[in-house]
Amino acid sequence: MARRNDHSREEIQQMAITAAIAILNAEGQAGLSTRKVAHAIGYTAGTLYLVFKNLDELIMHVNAATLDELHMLLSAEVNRAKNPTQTIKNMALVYLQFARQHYARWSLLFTHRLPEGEIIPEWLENKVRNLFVLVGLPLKQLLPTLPDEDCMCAVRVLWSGVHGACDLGLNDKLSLGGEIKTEVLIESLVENCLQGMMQHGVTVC
Amino acid sequence: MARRNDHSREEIQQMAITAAIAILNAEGQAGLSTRKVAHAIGYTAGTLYLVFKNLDELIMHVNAATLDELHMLLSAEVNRAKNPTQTIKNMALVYLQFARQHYARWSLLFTHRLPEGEIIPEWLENKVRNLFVLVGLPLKQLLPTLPDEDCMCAVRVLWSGVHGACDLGLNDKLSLGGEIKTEVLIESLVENCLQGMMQHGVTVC
DNA sequence: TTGACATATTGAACAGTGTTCAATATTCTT
DNA sequence: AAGAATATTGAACACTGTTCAATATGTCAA
Repeated sequence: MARRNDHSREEIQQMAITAAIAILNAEGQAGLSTRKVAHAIGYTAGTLYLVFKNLDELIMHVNAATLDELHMLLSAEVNRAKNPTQTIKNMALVYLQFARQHYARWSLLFTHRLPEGEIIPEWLENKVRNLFVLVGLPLKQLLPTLPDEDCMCAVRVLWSGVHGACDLGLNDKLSLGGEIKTEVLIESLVENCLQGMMQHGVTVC
Repeated sequence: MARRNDHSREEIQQMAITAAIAILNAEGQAGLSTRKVAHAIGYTAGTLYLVFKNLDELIMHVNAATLDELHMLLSAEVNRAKNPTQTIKNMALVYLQFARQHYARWSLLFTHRLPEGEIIPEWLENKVRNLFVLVGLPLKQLLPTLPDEDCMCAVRVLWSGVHGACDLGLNDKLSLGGEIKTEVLIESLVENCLQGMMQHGVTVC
């Protein structure tokens, strides 16, 4: 038995999150289990339930870490920005690259669904919102006359597309014979979408 | 024990698929299990393995049925087409509506992944391809000078966006405060994307 | 220092999962 | 009617998430 007070609840929580991420990287989403996480940190499955309500909560914390990492990568792209269109393209490509390199964690962001009735906690929802804010920065430069509220909507229009392309592309659900680089598809999507928004004006939500 | 030869293998297969769909509708993706499907058709789990290689194969057949249904709905929209832009918008909205009404089955199309190394069988891949062909019809009208090959690419650009918007919208992953109708978001995406393609030309894959 | 209390941790249990396979029940053929 | 063929079962295996009584460990007061 692990000596009590060896680790605070917060420490155990953090260890579990780190272990879960390692398992996801090594074995994919199907390999993740409470017993495996617990074993990896030298505890028993039961202990996890002292620190998390259930597996869903652990997963939400893993997702929070993933969103933080994405925020870092994308904001780096915003900071070295030259022209807004290129910046948005680069952000989309960074997003795709992350999805490719950490597929299990990335897809967990979207495949994880809470049981019927439960709703996403604020601390997690905010992290999502902040990512959209980030993409909104270069978009705002591109469409300076667009009210902030409409811009946040335009961001979602744009990023839904980028996300969908990543999703279908990485899952081979595009079934485009031969070789088509998802990168090129995404650049095309961003290009066309931005062109449409600039010339035609954003049809606001 | 069910009398042997009560049902042919093909019949059992079809019964299992139908039962699986019913379970998905009633209990969602998490409620689907081999024992439940087997029980629903008056057999035992073991029997399913005489007819399907494993659960993955049953799921692929369920997905095939879903794709067929989508094909029907979307082709109805193509047939009553007036102008191409509106047709594409309508198809996107029908897609969203289907996703909303049959969420479990729709999301199963995308969340289901074969184990590492195995690849999608042709009979399923073809059904996906045919859906893209369908969307390509009105798009081709809109961009008559675009070579067929490039058009098939443009379809994927466009539909990736539509799909992403459905996915994020239905999963509340957009975290847009207040109320934003996914319908409106999709119309905006299609509108802007098509405008971009028409005015700026398609950046081909 | 010892005894009493508090609690961190475990391990077994429960109900479920996909999957396999020997045993069995049923039909078909000779 | 006997025997071959096979459809079907049900138990077994190794998992899963989750709960909870029992226990081991630490803390604090006497």
